[in-house]
Amino acid sequence: MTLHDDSPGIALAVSTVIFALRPDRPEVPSAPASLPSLWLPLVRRIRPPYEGQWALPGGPLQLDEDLEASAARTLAATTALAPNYLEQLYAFGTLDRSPDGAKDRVVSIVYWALVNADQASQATPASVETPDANVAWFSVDDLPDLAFDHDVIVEYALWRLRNKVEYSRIAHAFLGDTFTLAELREVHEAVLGRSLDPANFRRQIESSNAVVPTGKRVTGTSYRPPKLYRYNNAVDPADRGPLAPAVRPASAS
Amino acid sequence: MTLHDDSPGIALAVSTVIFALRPDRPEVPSAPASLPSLWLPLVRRIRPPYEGQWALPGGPLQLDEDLEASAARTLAATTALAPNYLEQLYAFGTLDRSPDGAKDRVVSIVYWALVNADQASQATPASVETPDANVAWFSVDDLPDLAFDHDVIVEYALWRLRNKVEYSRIAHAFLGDTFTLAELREVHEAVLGRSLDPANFRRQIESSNAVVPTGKRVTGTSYRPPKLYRYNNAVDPADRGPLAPAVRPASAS
DNA sequence: ACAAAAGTGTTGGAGGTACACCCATGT
DNA sequence: ACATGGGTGTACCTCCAACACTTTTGT
Repeated sequence: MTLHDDSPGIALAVSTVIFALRPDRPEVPSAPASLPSLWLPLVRRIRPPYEGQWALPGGPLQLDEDLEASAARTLAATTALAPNYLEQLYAFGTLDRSPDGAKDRVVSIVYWALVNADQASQATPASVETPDANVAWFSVDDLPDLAFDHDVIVEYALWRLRNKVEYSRIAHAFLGDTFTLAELREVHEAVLGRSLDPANFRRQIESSNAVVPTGKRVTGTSYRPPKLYRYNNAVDPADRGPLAPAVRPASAS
Repeated sequence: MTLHDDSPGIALAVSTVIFALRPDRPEVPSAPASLPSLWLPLVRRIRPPYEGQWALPGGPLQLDEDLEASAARTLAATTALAPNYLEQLYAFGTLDRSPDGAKDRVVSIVYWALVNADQASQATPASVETPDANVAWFSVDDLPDLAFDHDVIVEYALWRLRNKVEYSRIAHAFLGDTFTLAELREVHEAVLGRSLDPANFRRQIESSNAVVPTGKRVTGTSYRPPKLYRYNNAVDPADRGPLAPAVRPASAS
């Protein structure tokens, strides 16, 4: 079915919830080093409805663009990053999503993504604007009022993230190429909001074959230097939906 | 964004994968009673593309209709039933979904549903038409070639169903109001494709509080009459997405 | 009495949590 | 040497699979 010009129709948009992990107080490097916490970028709306309020990055689906490509494009536009993990979250389409008087009804297909905050254009801490004054990062514990039903969407994305960290292998997506087990554990702790036993965490990860030792170690520590690990590409991180046909190159089990 | 008449656009459709459980050979009542198996209704396409092939029931999203309502409507249109369970599956939107030459690109938001086969208009067994000659039920083990990417979609829906039966409480959706634990176990066995220990199954279900005894028993058996159970509405069956705010009327434990 | 399925008891193994303990390095 | 986090060993506990066993009905 094709929609007619000027008559009300159904607009199809793609939005993305982008998560990164940041230290809670980047402005005080010598601070007591509290746990890192989850942050996400929002964009300020520059036209009605909800003009001036913060919303998830996104936009109309382009005619020649896959859904996932659309999500990746808006992600790059807002963060100048490529996602380390990207998955469809849900399609939102209830009739009451747009305020009365809107021309078109909007159906939003929402993705969620994980990016490495270290690579991120170093946005200043709380709610301060990046070079693009209409993009800002917020802690998920301290979000402003969001446009549309985007607060519900963020809540659901958080729920999915916390669930998936427990039974999948996506935590490394917050980190760089190599990392220590302590760093990986801190990611889990920050996402789950509780501390984990280092000993048991190590065994879980090792028995899951999710990571492989690189042979290298961190240098410059004032204590026993930890081993560096790399993500094991032979195991697929998680079910990414019906697509993504489970990459399994031959690997020793 | 509104699409212009006659120019190519993006069409938004809603389809539904409908599962029911049926005995494998309903035509032979005295047969060795093999395990019941999963069946689903398909509709024959009456226009190009894929004219004459079988496809999932569905259609364009109506302007004034919620996504879930659209899924329920096509479900009722093909099976004359109300779903016992209905959940969004995934949004499919790759560029190659429609054959070349199609006017519009189609994005399909797909739901999956469970219905009680006993109530179903008693369709004759394998691939024989129902009153509506363009609807037929097929065993998931013996599906015809499907239009579009519907084979991938069905495969993914099956995967979700099998997963969710294990960690959720949706199996009762295949049954009537009351049922015995043996019946519920047969549902699990049929979906998972393996037999389960009756003793352990009983304990699992009882400890989960998913069902409550009605106090009644089955009569007319030639052996010890089993108790009848009813589904416990105080526990929510599963996460149905960001909506469905977890109904939890006051309940013990 | 017997068959058949309902329902109960008991055991052993797998996996997860808690926590004591040793190891390696810079200061 | 000692402080610090890396890394190992081990006991316990809980949950789950297997399977022997008892109970209750109709014939």
